[in-house]
Amino acid sequence: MAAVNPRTWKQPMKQKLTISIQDYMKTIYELTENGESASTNALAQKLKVSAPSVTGMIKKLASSKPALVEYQKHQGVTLTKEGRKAALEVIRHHRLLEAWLVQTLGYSWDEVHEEAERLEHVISEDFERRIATAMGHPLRDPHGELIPTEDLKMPVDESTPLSSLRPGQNGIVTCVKAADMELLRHLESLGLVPSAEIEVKEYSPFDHNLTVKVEKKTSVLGFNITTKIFVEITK
Amino acid sequence: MAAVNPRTWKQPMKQKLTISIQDYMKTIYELTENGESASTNALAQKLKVSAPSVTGMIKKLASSKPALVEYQKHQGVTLTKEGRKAALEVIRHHRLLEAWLVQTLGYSWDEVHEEAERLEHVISEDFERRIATAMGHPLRDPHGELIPTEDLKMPVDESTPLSSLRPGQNGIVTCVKAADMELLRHLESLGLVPSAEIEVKEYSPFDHNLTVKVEKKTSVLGFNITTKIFVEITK
DNA sequence: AATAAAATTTAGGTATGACTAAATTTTAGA
DNA sequence: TCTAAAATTTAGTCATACCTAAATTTTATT
Repeated sequence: MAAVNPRTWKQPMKQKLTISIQDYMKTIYELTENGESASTNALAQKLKVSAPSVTGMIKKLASSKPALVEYQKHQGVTLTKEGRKAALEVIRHHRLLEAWLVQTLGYSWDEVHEEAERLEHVISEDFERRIATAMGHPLRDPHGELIPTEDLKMPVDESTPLSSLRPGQNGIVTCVKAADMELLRHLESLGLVPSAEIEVKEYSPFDHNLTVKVEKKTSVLGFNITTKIFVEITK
Repeated sequence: MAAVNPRTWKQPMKQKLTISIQDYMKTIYELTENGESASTNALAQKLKVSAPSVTGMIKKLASSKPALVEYQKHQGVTLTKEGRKAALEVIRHHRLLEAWLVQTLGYSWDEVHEEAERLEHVISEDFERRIATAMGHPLRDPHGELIPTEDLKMPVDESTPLSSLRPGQNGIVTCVKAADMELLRHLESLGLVPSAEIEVKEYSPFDHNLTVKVEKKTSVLGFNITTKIFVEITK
């Protein structure tokens, strides 16, 4: 039961209007995964904050000791070694939490994200260790995303992008990336979840996009499934 | 593994220097449990914040809609109905979390407090419901403290204060209140934990304090165990 | 009842991360 | 290459919760 209704409660002041350092690090990590640097604008959009605010914060993160980011005017941001570790720690928290919430509290695959998003910032290293141990140090979270190791390294992904499959080939879904909850639920209803077997029926090489027809429901065609879905080739 | 060592990392700025509203509410609740009003000074001490800061925040909490506290200059603070609910919600979170962490992650009785202290602010109502259900809606946390009900009411405590026991009487410990971790561990090592059977050997009515000799180790005498320890009389 | 001590509030100021608007730099198109 | 558009940073503010020091009110003591 909610103590005060957030819709009707007129708060005395705005608490927590600030984006945490961890959120900055995580977002920079995500934007620079491909090797490129993250622009302040891109960061601003992701973090839902104005571009000037990002510039200011980035400067601070670049001048901390040790520095967490590398930054040059108009050149975007990259992570330092320490910065990458900081990012991977939050990501490890997030993914371990997702896995754990699904396993022990019956959260569904598509519900856990928000909860983990809040918990990831406050759990202790002890907590992290306990849930990792309790689950036998899983490699992937419920979405199939790789979980950074305890020493904060991102494991190499040995799965193959869906786009490399050709009609007639089979695969096992290892990872489903989608920010949209609606889409997640739809994919689940189609059986497009990690560990599901799929068969590629049609290939349209345009822009590396792949159209997958899942056996029974072709309505998935309505979604533009890009290489964000990865499969592991059975053989 | 810690991403950045908090001892050596020179943060770019100080994040989270603010006490949450929830912490204010929880602390006010604890200070007013006996029916008295909480002084700004007492609050300041508990929250480790200056007295003027408390005055300022209290004023804001009193002018929010709905108001969470009742406040008159120099007269201390009390909770409104809504305020009490807000406090009980955090307390419910805290105690459910403690119970759950002990049950599912093997935390010991004395370790859970800190972890719960951080998690209590970020879990959703959904999470609250899930762990409550998973544990079968427990009445007490691992320390024996009563858990507020789902509709945010504090159950009446039907156990009897230890001070009402006389030499020769037996009891079952229901609750052990102690802020100090060292003491908690010591009490545990003596077997003074919830559901333990105890026998009162000696009674010193001074100031309602009771000296309990636990069978084997009399070193507990060194601790001034007050009525903060409650027992349930076996018969 | 007067005064000293304690508790509390007021006044004034700091640090932080956010914002908008304007200035600048980079990028892209003619 | 020049110029217009886009991206980015600078400048200047604001809101918040905190702080210290001083003023005030309450309380406790003689």
